[in-house]
Amino acid sequence: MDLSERKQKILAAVVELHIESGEPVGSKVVVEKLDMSVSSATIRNEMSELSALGLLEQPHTSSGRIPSHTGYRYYVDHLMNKYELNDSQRKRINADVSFNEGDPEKLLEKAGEVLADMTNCAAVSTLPQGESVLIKRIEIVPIGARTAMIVLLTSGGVIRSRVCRLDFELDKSMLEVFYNITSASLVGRPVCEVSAVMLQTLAASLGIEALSMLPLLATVADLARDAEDTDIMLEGQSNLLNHREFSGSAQELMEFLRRAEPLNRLIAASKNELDVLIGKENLYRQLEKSSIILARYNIGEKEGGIIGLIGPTRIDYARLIPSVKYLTNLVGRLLTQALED
Amino acid sequence: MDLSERKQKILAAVVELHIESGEPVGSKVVVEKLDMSVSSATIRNEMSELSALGLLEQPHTSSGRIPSHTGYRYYVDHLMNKYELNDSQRKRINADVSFNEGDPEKLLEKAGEVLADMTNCAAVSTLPQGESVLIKRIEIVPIGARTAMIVLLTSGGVIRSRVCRLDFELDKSMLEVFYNITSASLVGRPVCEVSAVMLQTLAASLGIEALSMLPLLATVADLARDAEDTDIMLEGQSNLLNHREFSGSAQELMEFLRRAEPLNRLIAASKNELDVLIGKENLYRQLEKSSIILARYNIGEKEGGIIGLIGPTRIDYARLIPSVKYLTNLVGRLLTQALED
DNA sequence: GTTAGCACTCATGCCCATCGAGTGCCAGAC
DNA sequence: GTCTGGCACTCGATGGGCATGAGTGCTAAC
Repeated sequence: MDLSERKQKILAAVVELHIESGEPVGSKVVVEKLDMSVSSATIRNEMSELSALGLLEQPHTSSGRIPSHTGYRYYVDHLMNKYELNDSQRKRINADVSFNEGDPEKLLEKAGEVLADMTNCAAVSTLPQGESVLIKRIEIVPIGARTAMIVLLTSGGVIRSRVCRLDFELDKSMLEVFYNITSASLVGRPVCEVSAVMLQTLAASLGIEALSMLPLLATVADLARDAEDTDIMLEGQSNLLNHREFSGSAQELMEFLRRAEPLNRLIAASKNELDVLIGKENLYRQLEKSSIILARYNIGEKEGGIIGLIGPTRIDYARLIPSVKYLTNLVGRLLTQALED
Repeated sequence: MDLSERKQKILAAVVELHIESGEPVGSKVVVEKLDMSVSSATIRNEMSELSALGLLEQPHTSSGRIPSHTGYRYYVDHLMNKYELNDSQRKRINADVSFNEGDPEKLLEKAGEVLADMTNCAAVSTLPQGESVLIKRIEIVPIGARTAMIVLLTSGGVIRSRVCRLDFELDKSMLEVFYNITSASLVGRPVCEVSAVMLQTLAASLGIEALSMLPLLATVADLARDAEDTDIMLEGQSNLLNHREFSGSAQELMEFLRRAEPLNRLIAASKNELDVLIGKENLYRQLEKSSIILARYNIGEKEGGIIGLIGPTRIDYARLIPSVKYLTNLVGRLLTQALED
């Protein structure tokens, strides 16, 4: 879509004024903001044309305009001046987000919390995932005579454990067999390669001895699935209640965010370094009043997980996009340092 | 407080009618509900006296009565007929809450979820805690040349891990030293006994050799603290939005619930098998419109953690208290089975 | 102690008038 | 052809006035 320079300026002004005030924007305030040497009537005509192009909308005849999702899109793609974070903001983030806890899960949770606080939106974050995540170690810990806990540790620093009940007594030699099997065949492989089927063929190839290992190996498969599928961390949901655009539908939105799969799909669909999804661009009806900013962090050269935020369409893209970017870079740097030397 | 039988009946009727409808209760509906052979005027006089006693309140002169928190308290303590769960409800719970996942954390999360769904309130749950939780095992896993992950496993089935960075290279002998120290002095002791101070004296008693162990032991102390302090799981927060009594203050309440320490204090203060805290009985201003039901589950003979729910004061105590109790019993049974043989 | 009756209170809903922000459009100016 | 001032019109928001109805408190009589 090609717009005259003046139309672009007006569209940007409408978007920014609306983001600021939350109210529909009239021609008069636009004139004030731009102090172009034209009258409000001229602006009105231009705005009317922008409406015809689908970039602006009118809540009711004869009230000001608000940007449509295509309007926001045009703004984000072509008009927006990004505001980089200033020093004090950076300092605050750096102070709050660190790897002191030594647990990637906590780091990402904290990152989400900080982002949610900074932006007054809900934040999501996920652990590193994908092919780069290897099985680092598998442990078996006897808990009772017939109960064992299996622990799986990944190169991403993620740990998962499960209790496994057996219908026979565990003895030392079995532990050793288990240990040998797993260290020979599983440790070092990508988590996502381990599946129930793969473990069954593994057991079969080992003959009768391994038969009793089946329940244990099944548990390992469960753990691998668990460690692999993105456990999405959601922070600052309650911030969404602050936005009047959600006043009616907040409950529905929060209910939606609580369910994991739709979010998972959204995240899986986002393959770029940074994605912005605005309003109706989201495939889910429940998100049609929301915008989502998702960014990916890397660990070393490898793809890590994502950090993102969810708010109303009326969010300050120019400030929030750089914030999300800064945070993903920081998290990537911290995790790289901690996990890759 | 001594009430005539008739006053008791009237109070119970007002509480129950208000729980049902959410509206202030007038003398006429009370007459209908009780079909006593007295007129509404008589009931009015009695209700007026119940108001004077502080058991009922009037939102404004000349509207019906609603129970005060002392009114609810009297009802819960003396008047309420508990409704036990019926078979289909039990079946539903039993089907949803199981130890299949093999992870106590997931079990308790699921229990909270089920409770929140059943009751349309927010649910909290905590892992087993207290003196009964012992250190089962401590592992050290080298991740890089100067990075190790330490894993702590408790008898409650809880696992915690942290990455620990060192300013020297790890070698096999150090791992062994660490292993020997921890298995001799820490494994088998209650988690809550392990503190930073305790580990420092331990290191000191071991002489120079143990000096290099200090950062590792510090990490162990962190892990122990982590495993000990109740990580409260909160489910179904968004249910709170369904209740009109929270329509204005939902955000504040959710913000409050997000912060961990106040909840922790509430839980720590509840030492009984079952506690019901009604409205202003809660010390926190943010909870003065809420009621809390907390129940404790046991693992074997030992104290476990808690499961509870948070809703408006206007909740159906007679039904919800048994639900919470049933769920705690179930969780206790499942965890006992899984962890104690 | 109980009741019928009555005056009184308040929240609620509805109607209606008013107000004001903002638009659309037209006729005339540049 | 583009811009502008002016004007009629739309529509939501605000607020007063009024009727309604649920419910109370009180009193006098049973």
